[in-house]
Amino acid sequence: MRYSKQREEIYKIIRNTDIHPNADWIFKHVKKKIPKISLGTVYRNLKLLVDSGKILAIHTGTTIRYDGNIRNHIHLKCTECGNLIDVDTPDINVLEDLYKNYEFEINGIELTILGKCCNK
Amino acid sequence: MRYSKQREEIYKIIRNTDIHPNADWIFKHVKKKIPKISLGTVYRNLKLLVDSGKILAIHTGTTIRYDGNIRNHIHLKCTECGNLIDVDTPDINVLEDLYKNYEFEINGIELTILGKCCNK
DNA sequence: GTATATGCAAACAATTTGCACGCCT
DNA sequence: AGGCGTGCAAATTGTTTGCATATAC
Repeated sequence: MRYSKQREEIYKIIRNTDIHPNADWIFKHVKKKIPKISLGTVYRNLKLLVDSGKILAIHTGTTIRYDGNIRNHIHLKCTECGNLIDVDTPDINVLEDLYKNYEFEINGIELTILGKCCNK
Repeated sequence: MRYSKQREEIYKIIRNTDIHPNADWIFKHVKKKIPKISLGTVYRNLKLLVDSGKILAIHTGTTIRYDGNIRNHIHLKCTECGNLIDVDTPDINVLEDLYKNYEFEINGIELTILGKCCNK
Protein backbone atom coordinates (compact mmCIF):
# COMPACT_ATOMS: atom_id res chain seq x y z
CA MET A 1 0.00 0.00 0.00
CA ARG A 2 1.47 3.33 -1.12
CA TYR A 3 1.45 6.49 0.98
CA SER A 4 -1.30 9.01 0.41
CA LYS A 5 -2.01 12.35 2.05
CA GLN A 6 -5.73 11.55 1.94
CA ARG A 7 -5.41 8.25 3.79
CA GLU A 8 -3.17 9.80 6.42
CA GLU A 9 -5.67 12.57 7.13
CA ILE A 10 -8.59 10.16 7.29
CA TYR A 11 -6.72 7.97 9.73
CA LYS A 12 -5.74 10.95 11.91
CA ILE A 13 -9.31 12.13 12.12
CA ILE A 14 -10.59 8.73 13.19
CA ARG A 15 -7.85 8.39 15.80
CA ASN A 16 -8.66 11.77 17.27
CA THR A 17 -12.34 11.34 17.95
CA ASP A 18 -14.37 9.06 20.15
CA ILE A 19 -17.72 9.60 18.48
CA HIS A 20 -17.40 6.58 16.16
CA PRO A 21 -18.16 8.60 13.03
CA ASN A 22 -19.58 7.40 9.74
CA ALA A 23 -18.12 8.02 6.27
CA ASP A 24 -20.00 11.25 5.72
CA TRP A 25 -18.85 12.85 8.97
CA ILE A 26 -15.28 11.88 8.17
CA PHE A 27 -15.68 13.28 4.65
CA LYS A 28 -16.85 16.67 5.95
CA HIS A 29 -13.92 16.84 8.35
CA VAL A 30 -11.20 15.78 5.90
CA LYS A 31 -12.49 18.43 3.51
CA LYS A 32 -11.29 21.14 5.89
CA LYS A 33 -7.74 19.93 5.31
CA ILE A 34 -8.11 18.64 1.73
CA PRO A 35 -10.98 20.56 0.12
CA LYS A 36 -10.89 18.64 -3.18
CA ILE A 37 -11.18 15.17 -1.63
CA SER A 38 -14.11 13.09 -2.86
CA LEU A 39 -16.46 10.85 -0.92
CA GLY A 40 -15.39 7.87 -3.04
CA THR A 41 -11.82 8.31 -1.89
CA VAL A 42 -12.99 8.37 1.71
CA TYR A 43 -14.86 5.09 1.27
CA ARG A 44 -11.93 3.46 -0.54
CA ASN A 45 -9.51 4.43 2.19
CA LEU A 46 -11.82 3.42 4.99
CA LYS A 47 -11.97 -0.04 3.45
CA LEU A 48 -8.18 -0.17 3.15
CA LEU A 49 -7.74 0.93 6.76
CA VAL A 50 -10.22 -1.67 7.98
CA ASP A 51 -8.65 -4.43 5.86
CA SER A 52 -5.18 -3.59 7.13
CA GLY A 53 -6.41 -3.64 10.72
CA LYS A 54 -5.73 0.02 11.48
CA ILE A 55 -9.34 0.81 12.34
CA LEU A 56 -12.53 -1.11 13.04
CA ALA A 57 -15.85 -1.00 11.23
CA ILE A 58 -18.92 -1.07 13.46
CA HIS A 59 -22.03 -2.44 11.79
CA THR A 60 -24.77 -1.21 14.02
CA GLY A 61 -27.69 0.68 12.59
CA THR A 62 -28.04 1.64 8.93
CA THR A 63 -24.65 3.24 8.36
CA ILE A 64 -21.21 1.81 8.94
CA ARG A 65 -19.34 3.63 11.70
CA TYR A 66 -15.60 3.56 12.27
CA ASP A 67 -13.51 3.17 15.39
CA GLY A 68 -9.85 4.13 15.76
CA ASN A 69 -9.57 2.09 18.95
CA ILE A 70 -8.65 -1.43 17.85
CA ARG A 71 -8.23 -2.83 21.36
CA ASN A 72 -11.01 -5.25 22.28
CA HIS A 73 -13.78 -3.25 23.82
CA ILE A 74 -17.53 -3.10 24.18
CA HIS A 75 -20.02 -0.44 23.16
CA LEU A 76 -22.87 0.79 25.26
CA LYS A 77 -25.28 2.02 22.59
CA CYS A 78 -28.06 4.43 23.45
CA THR A 79 -31.30 3.45 21.73
CA GLU A 80 -32.48 7.06 21.89
CA CYS A 81 -29.58 9.03 20.44
CA GLY A 82 -27.31 6.35 18.98
CA ASN A 83 -24.41 7.44 21.16
CA LEU A 84 -21.74 4.76 21.60
CA ILE A 85 -19.74 4.60 24.82
CA ASP A 86 -16.51 2.57 24.96
CA VAL A 87 -16.03 0.21 27.87
CA ASP A 88 -13.52 -2.54 28.58
CA THR A 89 -14.07 -6.10 27.44
CA PRO A 90 -13.84 -9.05 29.76
CA ASP A 91 -10.95 -11.28 28.74
CA ILE A 92 -11.70 -13.01 25.44
CA ASN A 93 -10.47 -16.29 26.89
CA VAL A 94 -13.53 -16.36 29.09
CA LEU A 95 -15.65 -16.37 25.95
CA GLU A 96 -13.50 -19.01 24.23
CA ASP A 97 -14.19 -21.19 27.22
CA LEU A 98 -17.89 -20.46 27.35
CA TYR A 99 -18.57 -21.46 23.75
CA LYS A 100 -15.91 -24.06 23.14
CA ASN A 101 -18.43 -26.75 22.21
CA TYR A 102 -19.66 -24.97 19.08
CA GLU A 103 -16.57 -25.73 16.96
CA PHE A 104 -16.20 -22.04 16.40
CA GLU A 105 -12.83 -20.35 16.25
CA ILE A 106 -13.36 -16.97 17.94
CA ASN A 107 -11.30 -14.10 16.62
CA GLY A 108 -13.23 -11.08 17.79
CA ILE A 109 -16.45 -9.80 19.29
CA GLU A 110 -18.92 -7.06 18.56
CA LEU A 111 -20.96 -6.46 21.65
CA THR A 112 -23.47 -3.69 21.77
CA ILE A 113 -25.42 -3.11 24.93
CA LEU A 114 -28.64 -1.23 24.25
CA GLY A 115 -30.28 1.13 26.66
CA LYS A 116 -30.50 4.76 27.63
CA CYS A 117 -27.56 7.00 28.41
CA CYS A 118 -27.59 10.04 30.67
CA ASN A 119 -28.42 12.46 27.81
CA LYS A 120 -32.03 11.26 27.95
CA MET B 1 -52.89 -3.02 14.23
CA ARG B 2 -55.33 -4.74 11.89
CA TYR B 3 -54.99 -8.32 10.70
CA SER B 4 -53.39 -8.96 7.33
CA LYS B 5 -52.67 -12.18 5.48
CA GLN B 6 -49.35 -10.73 4.34
CA ARG B 7 -48.12 -9.94 7.82
CA GLU B 8 -49.17 -13.35 9.09
CA GLU B 9 -47.20 -15.13 6.36
CA ILE B 10 -44.13 -12.96 6.88
CA TYR B 11 -44.20 -13.69 10.59
CA LYS B 12 -44.62 -17.45 10.01
CA ILE B 13 -41.66 -17.55 7.67
CA ILE B 14 -39.40 -15.77 10.14
CA ARG B 15 -40.52 -18.03 12.98
CA ASN B 16 -39.82 -21.14 10.93
CA THR B 17 -36.23 -20.50 9.97
CA ASP B 18 -33.03 -20.10 11.90
CA ILE B 19 -31.01 -18.50 9.12
CA HIS B 20 -31.73 -14.91 10.26
CA PRO B 21 -32.90 -13.85 6.81
CA ASN B 22 -32.92 -10.37 5.31
CA ALA B 23 -35.91 -8.63 3.69
CA ASP B 24 -35.16 -9.93 0.22
CA TRP B 25 -34.98 -13.57 1.28
CA ILE B 26 -38.26 -13.19 3.14
CA PHE B 27 -39.82 -11.49 0.10
CA LYS B 28 -38.87 -14.39 -2.19
CA HIS B 29 -40.34 -16.91 0.24
CA VAL B 30 -43.63 -15.08 0.92
CA LYS B 31 -44.11 -14.80 -2.83
CA LYS B 32 -44.59 -18.57 -3.02
CA LYS B 33 -47.69 -18.18 -0.88
CA ILE B 34 -48.75 -14.69 -1.98
CA PRO B 35 -47.38 -14.13 -5.51
CA LYS B 36 -48.61 -10.52 -5.79
CA ILE B 37 -47.00 -9.27 -2.59
CA SER B 38 -44.60 -6.36 -3.02
CA LEU B 39 -41.23 -5.72 -1.43
CA GLY B 40 -42.55 -2.49 0.09
CA THR B 41 -45.20 -4.45 1.97
CA VAL B 42 -42.53 -6.78 3.30
CA TYR B 43 -40.47 -3.88 4.61
CA ARG B 44 -43.51 -2.17 6.14
CA ASN B 45 -44.54 -5.33 7.95
CA LEU B 46 -41.05 -6.13 9.12
CA LYS B 47 -40.96 -2.73 10.76
CA LEU B 48 -44.36 -3.29 12.37
CA LEU B 49 -43.29 -6.69 13.68
CA VAL B 50 -40.07 -5.27 15.10
CA ASP B 51 -41.87 -2.30 16.68
CA SER B 52 -44.46 -4.56 18.29
CA GLY B 53 -41.72 -6.81 19.66
CA LYS B 54 -42.68 -9.93 17.71
CA ILE B 55 -39.32 -10.23 15.98
CA LEU B 56 -35.86 -8.72 16.34
CA ALA B 57 -33.82 -6.75 13.83
CA ILE B 58 -30.14 -7.61 13.72
CA HIS B 59 -27.91 -4.81 12.48
CA THR B 60 -24.73 -6.61 11.65
CA GLY B 61 -23.27 -6.23 8.20
CA THR B 62 -24.75 -4.11 5.44
CA THR B 63 -28.30 -5.47 5.40
CA ILE B 64 -30.77 -5.72 8.23
CA ARG B 65 -31.50 -9.33 9.19
CA TYR B 66 -34.47 -10.56 11.19
CA ASP B 67 -34.79 -13.01 14.03
CA GLY B 68 -37.97 -14.77 15.16
CA ASN B 69 -36.35 -15.74 18.44
CA ILE B 70 -36.96 -12.84 20.81
CA ARG B 71 -35.44 -14.50 23.88
CA ASN B 72 -32.12 -12.92 24.87
CA HIS B 73 -29.42 -14.73 23.00
CA ILE B 74 -26.05 -14.26 21.42
CA HIS B 75 -24.89 -14.75 17.85
CA LEU B 76 -21.71 -16.46 16.81
CA LYS B 77 -21.07 -14.83 13.44
CA CYS B 78 -18.78 -16.45 10.90
CA THR B 79 -16.53 -13.85 9.28
CA GLU B 80 -16.18 -16.09 6.22
CA CYS B 81 -19.77 -16.97 5.32
CA GLY B 82 -21.84 -14.62 7.49
CA ASN B 83 -23.60 -17.55 9.14
CA LEU B 84 -25.16 -16.69 12.51
CA ILE B 85 -25.43 -19.34 15.22
CA ASP B 86 -27.75 -18.80 18.19
CA VAL B 87 -26.38 -19.44 21.66
CA ASP B 88 -27.68 -18.65 25.14
CA THR B 89 -26.98 -15.35 26.84
CA PRO B 90 -25.54 -15.10 30.29
CA ASP B 91 -28.07 -13.48 32.60
CA ILE B 92 -28.51 -9.81 31.76
CA ASN B 93 -28.26 -8.93 35.44
CA VAL B 94 -24.60 -9.87 35.32
CA LEU B 95 -24.14 -7.14 32.70
CA GLU B 96 -26.20 -4.61 34.65
CA ASP B 97 -23.82 -5.20 37.51
CA LEU B 98 -20.69 -5.00 35.40
CA TYR B 99 -21.49 -1.59 33.91
CA LYS B 100 -23.55 0.03 36.68
CA ASN B 101 -21.18 3.00 36.99
CA TYR B 102 -21.87 4.34 33.49
CA GLU B 103 -25.33 5.72 34.28
CA PHE B 104 -26.70 3.62 31.49
CA GLU B 105 -30.05 1.91 31.70
CA ILE B 106 -29.56 -1.43 29.94
CA ASN B 107 -32.55 -2.83 28.10
CA GLY B 108 -30.98 -5.24 25.67
CA ILE B 109 -27.80 -6.50 24.13
CA GLU B 110 -26.54 -7.29 20.67
CA LEU B 111 -23.49 -9.47 20.99
CA THR B 112 -21.85 -10.89 17.94
CA ILE B 113 -18.87 -13.12 18.35
CA LEU B 114 -16.77 -13.20 15.19
CA GLY B 115 -14.74 -16.14 14.03
CA LYS B 116 -14.86 -19.18 11.83
CA CYS B 117 -17.54 -21.85 11.91
CA CYS B 118 -17.11 -25.48 10.89
CA ASN B 119 -18.15 -24.83 7.27
CA LYS B 120 -14.73 -23.35 6.61
C1' DG C 1 -68.51 3.24 5.65
C1' DT C 2 -64.07 4.27 7.14
C1' DA C 3 -59.52 3.72 8.09
C1' DT C 4 -55.66 0.87 7.60
C1' DA C 5 -52.92 -2.22 4.49
C1' DT C 6 -51.51 -3.15 -0.12
C1' DG C 7 -49.14 -3.00 -4.83
C1' DC C 8 -46.58 -0.41 -7.66
C1' DA C 9 -43.20 2.76 -8.88
C1' DA C 10 -40.53 6.48 -7.85
C1' DA C 11 -37.48 8.53 -4.38
C1' DC C 12 -33.88 8.19 -1.17
C1' DA C 13 -29.62 7.03 1.29
C1' DA C 14 -25.36 4.59 1.76
C1' DT C 15 -21.87 2.61 -0.68
C1' DT C 16 -19.33 1.02 -4.82
C1' DT C 17 -17.28 1.36 -9.27
C1' DG C 18 -15.42 2.89 -14.16
C1' DC C 19 -12.56 5.96 -16.15
C1' DA C 20 -9.22 9.51 -17.24
C1' DC C 21 -5.80 11.95 -14.90
C1' DG C 22 -2.31 12.89 -11.09
C1' DC C 23 1.23 11.84 -7.93
C1' DC C 24 4.16 8.50 -5.02
C1' DT C 25 8.24 5.65 -5.50
C1' DA D 1 8.39 5.58 -16.26
C1' DG D 2 5.07 2.72 -14.26
C1' DG D 3 1.40 1.83 -11.44
C1' DC D 4 -1.40 2.83 -7.52
C1' DG D 5 -4.47 6.55 -5.73
C1' DT D 6 -7.62 10.26 -6.83
C1' DG D 7 -11.72 13.10 -8.30
C1' DC D 8 -15.81 12.93 -10.49
C1' DA D 9 -20.04 11.06 -11.84
C1' DA D 10 -22.78 7.31 -12.76
C1' DA D 11 -24.27 2.80 -11.11
C1' DT D 12 -25.74 -0.36 -7.39
C1' DT D 13 -27.89 -1.87 -3.36
C1' DG D 14 -30.94 -1.64 0.51
C1' DT D 15 -34.78 0.74 2.25
C1' DT D 16 -38.57 4.15 2.41
C1' DT D 17 -42.48 6.69 0.70
C1' DG D 18 -46.62 8.73 -2.10
C1' DC D 19 -50.62 7.50 -4.12
C1' DA D 20 -54.63 5.12 -5.82
C1' DT D 21 -56.98 0.84 -4.86
C1' DA D 22 -58.35 -3.11 -1.94
C1' DT D 23 -59.69 -5.11 2.38
C1' DA D 24 -60.52 -5.73 7.54
C1' DC D 25 -63.65 -4.53 10.90
